[in-house]
Amino acid sequence: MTAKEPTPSARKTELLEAAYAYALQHGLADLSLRPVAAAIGSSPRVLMFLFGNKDGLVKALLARARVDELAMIEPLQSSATGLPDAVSQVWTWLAAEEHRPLLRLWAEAYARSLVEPDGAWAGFAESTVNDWLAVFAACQPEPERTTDRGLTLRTLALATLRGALLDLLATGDAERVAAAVELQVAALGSPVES
Amino acid sequence: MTAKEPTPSARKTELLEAAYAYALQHGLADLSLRPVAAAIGSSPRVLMFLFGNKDGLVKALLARARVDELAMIEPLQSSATGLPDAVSQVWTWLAAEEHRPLLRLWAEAYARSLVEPDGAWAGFAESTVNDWLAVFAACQPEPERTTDRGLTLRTLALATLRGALLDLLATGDAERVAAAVELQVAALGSPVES
DNA sequence: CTCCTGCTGACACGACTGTTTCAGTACGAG
DNA sequence: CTCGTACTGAAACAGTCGTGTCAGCAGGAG
Repeated sequence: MTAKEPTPSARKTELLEAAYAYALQHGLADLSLRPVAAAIGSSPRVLMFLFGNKDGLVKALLARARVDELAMIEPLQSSATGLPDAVSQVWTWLAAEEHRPLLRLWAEAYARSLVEPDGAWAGFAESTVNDWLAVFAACQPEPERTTDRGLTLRTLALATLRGALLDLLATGDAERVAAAVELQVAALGSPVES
Repeated sequence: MTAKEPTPSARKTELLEAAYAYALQHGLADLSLRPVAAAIGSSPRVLMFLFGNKDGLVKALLARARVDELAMIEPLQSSATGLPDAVSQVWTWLAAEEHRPLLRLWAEAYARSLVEPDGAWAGFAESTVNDWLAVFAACQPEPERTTDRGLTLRTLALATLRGALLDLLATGDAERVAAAVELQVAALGSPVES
């Protein structure tokens, strides 16, 4: 589909990886070329040459973050035994301390794409919702998957995980939030009638 | 407690209100003094005089947004008949089209305070979590309110609403998200055992 | 050797940033 | 009237922003 760069040029991916590590620590909001270039041992000139302009760099960083995201959720499609199990597995990943910088970056990009629908952030929030809903759909058993109730169930699963993540990132209270997620997992296992 | 400004000076509140309306439309991320001053018929000089510096203005805007937030959830403490009812009432407010600018601003401030814990955004995310949890606690019946399970239930209620809000802001699919919230309301009404 | 492609350094341009300085004006209190 | 408080305008400060320009380097292909 989008065959803009068939061979991203070793140097480009190398610098992108370094810039990605920098963005994980400093955020994307007030990212500017000179500081990031200095931090990764490059220059604004080179970043412009490789990514076209700042928007190109930001887009590449967002795409790079999405790779990490997809690398986490895609294996679920075969390993999870059902929607409750998928939610449980995702939560253990979300709650891990080492993923917090990535998740903060994710939250930042998500919110920004809501406020500023144009530019480099365009469509980030919507695409990530669709990514997760599709994966959760793949985790549901066949009769349920295609029903309206199946759609509602995975929407609820996604909402709970996202909300719990926001809570965890803000308060760091892993125990309280984990208990809420576990309760939801149990409820998804034996749901009430609609 | 914080008696910094006993009489906020009519002119100050007037300009704050105008700047707040501007921020609702343009976001807080790349807010700068000259454009906002021009939009509200003022000057950077006056904003500096009244709010000290840019951080003071942003803090004032965040506090102003929080007033709107509290004005919505506080009445629940007396009107809601229980946690499920509270969730249901909050959702109808969150889902209203006219509140979307405020909620986008809220999401932006929340994410920003996660990435940049210092500065004007400091503590926004955490305080809003605590605000809501306290209100939901006040909506719970007495035996449940003080138990660990009560805390878990309102944490789950909050997470679901926040996650559903994120979904709605990104996709605009009010039907699908509303169905998920309603399912959660029903589940909170007849919850499974822990 | 030459040429060409990928990458890089140094520097300057105009625009914009938050903030400061110096100057006021309007107005109620005494 | 005089004074002090609240507010405002014009201009400039030093700094950073993204970007463009002109040059030059390495190294493989012919």
